[in-house]
Amino acid sequence: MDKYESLLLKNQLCFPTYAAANKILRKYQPLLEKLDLTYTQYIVMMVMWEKKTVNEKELCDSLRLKTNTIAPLIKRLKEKGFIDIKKDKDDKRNLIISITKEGEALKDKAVDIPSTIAEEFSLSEEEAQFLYKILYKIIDYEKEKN
Amino acid sequence: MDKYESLLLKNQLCFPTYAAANKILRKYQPLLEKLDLTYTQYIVMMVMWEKKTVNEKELCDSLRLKTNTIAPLIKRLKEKGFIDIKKDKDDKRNLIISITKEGEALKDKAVDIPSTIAEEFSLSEEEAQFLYKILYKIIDYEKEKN
DNA sequence: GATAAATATGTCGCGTGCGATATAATTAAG
DNA sequence: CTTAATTATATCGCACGCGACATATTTATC
Repeated sequence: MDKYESLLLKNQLCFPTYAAANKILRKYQPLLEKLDLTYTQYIVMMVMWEKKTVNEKELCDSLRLKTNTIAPLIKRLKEKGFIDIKKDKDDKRNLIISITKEGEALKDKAVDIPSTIAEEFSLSEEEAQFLYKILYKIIDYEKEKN
Repeated sequence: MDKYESLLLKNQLCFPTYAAANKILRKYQPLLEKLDLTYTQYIVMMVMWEKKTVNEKELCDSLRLKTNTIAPLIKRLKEKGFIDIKKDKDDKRNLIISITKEGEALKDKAVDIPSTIAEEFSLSEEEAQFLYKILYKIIDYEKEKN
């Protein structure tokens, strides 16, 4: 057993996670083009469809992204008319982000996307649930430290 | 059951895959900084440590990336002195990428990274293998079409 | 052997995603 | 009540990662 064995691409978990994420993104792009959304904009809208109103911090926490990714992103979504952004009167540090009628309307156009994607990869229910569980273990591990 | 149920962030596999990949990347960054590599540059070097010499196409296939990502990337790795790039004499379309002494030397600095990362996420052997299998199913599904 | 198709690589513009850093507003500490 | 610490957001520069498109070289077809 070579001491460099662990450095082989095929022996690392980081790479398939990275490559699978890229592949999934590529599958979404042609579907999302019809909604005039990028993938990241889409997951922001998913939060908005669920919560209706959030502040930027909640959005960052939900999506595990930083303000330097979210800030320009919501600006673009505002320009597209899918969300409104305003300052909180009570705590002027807070940014209140709320969904617009146009944003709500998008939801109907998006409703078939999850099943279309799921079909693409044909994972069994068991595989999907196991994958889900492990990935969230990675995502939320040591959340307090990161 | 709401017809929009599937649009919830927590019911989608795409999101945890995406978020886990981001999280893993963030874990690598401080370790790779010491080698003067980004994560993508690191996986290129992993291929180079294994193969010594490749052309750009093999690199793209190995990493599931496109030439518009790889081309500028290998330019930077060449500037850093870790790889050499030259045209193939026999087929002038081909780009021959080979590892340098400096690139080989990096391998010793990198050898502890995989175990450091693995410890971070503390997955069991069984979880790791299952995750591996499913992710590669996603990555290589319909490879001929994409 | 001219022309078309295929192959390998390169460039452009855009939208992330990050660390580092800055700013403004609020809260805590003395 | 002032100063320090905390919190929420914003900006900068860099490196991806992609689709779209362009170019050069080789191979296939007639």
